[in-house]
Amino acid sequence: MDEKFLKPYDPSATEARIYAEWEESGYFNPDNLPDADSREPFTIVLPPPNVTGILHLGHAYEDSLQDSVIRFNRMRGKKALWIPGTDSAAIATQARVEKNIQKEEGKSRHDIGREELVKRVGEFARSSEQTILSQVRRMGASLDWSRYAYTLDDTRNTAVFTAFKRMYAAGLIYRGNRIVNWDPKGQTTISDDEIVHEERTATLYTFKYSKDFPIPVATTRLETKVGDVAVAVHPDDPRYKEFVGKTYEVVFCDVPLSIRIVADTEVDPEFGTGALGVTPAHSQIDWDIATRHDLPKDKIVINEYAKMTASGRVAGLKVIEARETVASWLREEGLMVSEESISQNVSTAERTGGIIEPLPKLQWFVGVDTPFAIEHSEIPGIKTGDTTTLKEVMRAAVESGAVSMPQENFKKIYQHWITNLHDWCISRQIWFGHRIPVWYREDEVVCQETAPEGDGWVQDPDVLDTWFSSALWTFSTLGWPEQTDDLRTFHPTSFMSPAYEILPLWVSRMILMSGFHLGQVPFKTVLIHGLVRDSKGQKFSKSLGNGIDPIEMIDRYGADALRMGLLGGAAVGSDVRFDENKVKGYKNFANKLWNITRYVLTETEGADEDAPLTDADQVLRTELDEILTDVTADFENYRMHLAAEKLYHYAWHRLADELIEDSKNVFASEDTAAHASRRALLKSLLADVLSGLHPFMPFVTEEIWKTLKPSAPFLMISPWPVSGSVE
RNA sequence: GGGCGGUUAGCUCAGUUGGUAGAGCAUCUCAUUGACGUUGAGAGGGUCACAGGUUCGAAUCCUGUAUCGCCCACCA
Repeated sequence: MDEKFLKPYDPSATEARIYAEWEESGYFNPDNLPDADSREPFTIVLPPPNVTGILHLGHAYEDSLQDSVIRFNRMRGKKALWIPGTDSAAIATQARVEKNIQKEEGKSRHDIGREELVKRVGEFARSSEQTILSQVRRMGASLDWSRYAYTLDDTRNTAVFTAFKRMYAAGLIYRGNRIVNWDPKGQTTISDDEIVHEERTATLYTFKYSKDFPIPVATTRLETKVGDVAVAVHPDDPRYKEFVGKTYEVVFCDVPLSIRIVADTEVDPEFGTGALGVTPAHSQIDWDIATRHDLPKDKIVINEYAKMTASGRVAGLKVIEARETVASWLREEGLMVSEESISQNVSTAERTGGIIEPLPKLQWFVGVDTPFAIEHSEIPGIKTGDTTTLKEVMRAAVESGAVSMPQENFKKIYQHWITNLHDWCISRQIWFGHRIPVWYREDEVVCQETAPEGDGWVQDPDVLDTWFSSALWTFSTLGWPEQTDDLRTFHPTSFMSPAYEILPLWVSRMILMSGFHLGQVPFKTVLIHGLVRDSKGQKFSKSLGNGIDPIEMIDRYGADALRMGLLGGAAVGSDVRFDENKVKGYKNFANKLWNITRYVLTETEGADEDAPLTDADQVLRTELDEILTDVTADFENYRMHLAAEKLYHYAWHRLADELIEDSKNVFASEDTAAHASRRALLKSLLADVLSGLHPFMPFVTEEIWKTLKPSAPFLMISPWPVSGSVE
């Protein structure tokens, strides 16, 4: 027997070596699998971690989950492909490099210039990518590294440009002046999804524009009132009916205003005074009202730095200061009716914490309700050539079951989200990322990758929202827009397992892009997983300082133990509470397998594996077959936690505690036929337990396999012990 | 404001189509140089949040309540 079995199992001496052997074997690449051509494809794309990031427990969980699924399918005889990649995470990465430059050189991005900054951010990104990639390897992830993709590499750049151009040509990408969420701190537009609402107390001021103005108005944003053009009331509100249609000239805080009274059903008569001061340029709802009533919308009183541009006493003040200035003026003039403290949700930028200032800006949008004729569609409910909208495509993909969501509740969340979806603002005012491929010269606008012929062309300065490129990920990683073999073979992908917080941000947009560009769904099954939380149920976060480094856990307990600790115990979809003790327990389990092996090897040296089983042993053999059939069904129905627990329980409490104990009696008896049968039985039970556990604990099972079955191929590509359908 | 969940043993959570409540950890008792002390055998511990309903039978299905949480949102 191999001497290593005389000592306890040592993951740190094993894992790196085994991973290197797997990589060398080439089997992570499905093209190299035995009988590759006759295998049915099974594809997962890894949700790309940030190129500058480090592995956290959320990644570790995601990697464990997907690797267990891909390994299961590989053993089931599928052409299993798991594609690795990283995301440039434009805003976060640029912000980080800018900060470094500011700190080390005292320069801002404007001092350095666009070209130089983009170069330096790009270099930083590529220089740090190996960190995250080597950490993913330590998890045991069986990713096909030969197909590694980066959102800013040449193939993906081509995909992004092509996607933009096609959607632009179809009229689905347009440029428009719209109220956007402007982050004055980050100096960029951000999408609705990047906003966090914070509850704060605010003062609701009720005031009149002037002494003879008939309607008092309530607002929390007094400073914006210098930009008002109207007061809106509900058409059925008896208090104000007589004023509708009239226009009043006032001088409000030194600023002359012309205020028209309009009737609009959006106004809630119950709130405040039932009258809304309309500031078209600085509020979405006001913008919409102004649009409906043909009011001027170009009266901008706040700039990108959240400072007042209006004339008079508020000129140049920060919005907060201006608010107080206007309030004092109202009090002095006797125009303030009341001041009331209310709690209000303030929109802040997720990344910078800046308070969002709604501003009208020329931005690029994807129109989700814009009708277009779909060139090609394999999505049920939408026929090739149909006139449809992106929203309809997104809805049909899930409603028809073409994208299946085994968890019904997430399906509801998705549909609800689609219903409330607005046009997607895709331009960002930063420099690092995919630059918008549009060029301007006076009134000419051209969409192409490089400058058109002739002088005077200027490229749009903005870059695309990082989710634009991420949304193409399932097919850009397969070489699209080229019609590659990979694209034909592996798309739609089979399985996607994102965190629930990313359902609207990413999942739905992948469905959108894949639907438009390929007429396909991006994946057949989407299994939403929960968040990994700490032992108190809190989110891991930098500010709480409760982070746990998965690499440290691997150093201490081994990757197998960490994987089991994350997957065991909690159903996919609910949050996982991380418990180091659990991981420790699974380290013990790896050692238990090690010792089972030690016993089996000692007792079965030179045994005949094909010896006939006694009736009693046949019963024990059938017992495991039934468990494995159950486990197979669990896998196929995404009940990984149950599969893992059943195998754990069988290995430890049945095979080790009972069958091995019983075997001691058998071997002590005189019955040589029983000896032979039991030897063969033990070996086959152990082999199948290892097979079953391999998707969860790839390292220790592979290591044992090598000794148990020295002439067999890698366990990683060995057949799953249950063949055929289990349904 | 709209939507979606959770509530089961001291703790963390399972419980697949309704059929006598489970695991791990923790606690307690006992055993043991035997493949493994990273061990084994055993014990205690739950009116499955609450109230109704459907059913021969409900942790599971329905209705309502409480409570905790999450997501979405242009009540100024």
